[in-house]
Amino acid sequence: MKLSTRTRYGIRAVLELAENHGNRPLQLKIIAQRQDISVKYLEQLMAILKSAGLVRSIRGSKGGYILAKAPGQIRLNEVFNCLEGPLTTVECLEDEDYCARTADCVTKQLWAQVQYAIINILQSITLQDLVNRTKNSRKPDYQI
Amino acid sequence: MKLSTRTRYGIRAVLELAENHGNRPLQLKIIAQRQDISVKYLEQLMAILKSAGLVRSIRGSKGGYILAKAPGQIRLNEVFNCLEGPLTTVECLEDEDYCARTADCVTKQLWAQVQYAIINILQSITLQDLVNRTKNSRKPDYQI
DNA sequence: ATTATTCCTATTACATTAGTAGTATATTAC
DNA sequence: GTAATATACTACTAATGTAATAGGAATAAT
Repeated sequence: MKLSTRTRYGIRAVLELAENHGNRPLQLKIIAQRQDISVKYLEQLMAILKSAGLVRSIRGSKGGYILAKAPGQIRLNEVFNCLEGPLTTVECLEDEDYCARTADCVTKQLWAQVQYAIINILQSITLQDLVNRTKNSRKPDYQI
Repeated sequence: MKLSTRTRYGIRAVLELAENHGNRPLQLKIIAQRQDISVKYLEQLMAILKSAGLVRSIRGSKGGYILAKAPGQIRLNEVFNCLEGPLTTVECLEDEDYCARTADCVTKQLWAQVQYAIINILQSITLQDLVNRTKNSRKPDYQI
């Protein structure tokens, strides 16, 4: 139950874009430097985010990436879903016919509960929220 | 972010033991039949659970497995931890030196929040709770 | 002894992840 | 219109982890 680097890197990259919001496009080269990720790998992650409609690319010289929406309009579960894949802790939550026990399966209900809790957190946080947290990181505005 | 079969099978197996609590040891053969898991694979899972002190084994004829504690005394996070590995969504939550950003890393705080939510749910549920849920599965005693 | 069961170790097939590499294409600057 | 700068696309590879399968050893009951 570890996060893939895809997701971790991806969120960090998108966070860079959020901090850059309103300015000129940000190049992968810059993100790669700041976040210590290879440009080539970042390209692939951005391709995923782009096809999901979360970021926009500007090609050519002075090009780069920008967010497709304002940071306050992008919820973390959107980013998470397209990088980590749809958060399906167990198959049977998606596919009713996956197993015969499905009707009264108590473990299924359990995993649904866990999954819901995760989605709930990610849905409640926007990129803007994360940017704000960064700004006053000495004095966090939330409570774990 | 999928659960391993290790964890899914393991929880189902342990749940069988919970339902059998108070009776004679339950054989893997039986669990395997009921849960449609190979005996050989179950053996490995039980070895993990055994070394974690969650179950006890009785060897030889009429042997089998029993829970090491009453079902009400075993919380799901105990089972989960030893099967899925310690729930570490990201390395830096365990290892402070893992990355230089650790001090004011906002994504780290995010993953900590997610991790805590999961652990919190698993900690609040015992095997006995699951057994009870099974009994009145037509009319669940909880709300997702 | 025979049978039933767990115990231990090795092996295998497969999928995924994380990353590298090379070339093509678009845009800007001069 | 050429050079420089970026993204776009596709293929490949190495390492890792997962989900088993297999064979035989040890132990206990009858």
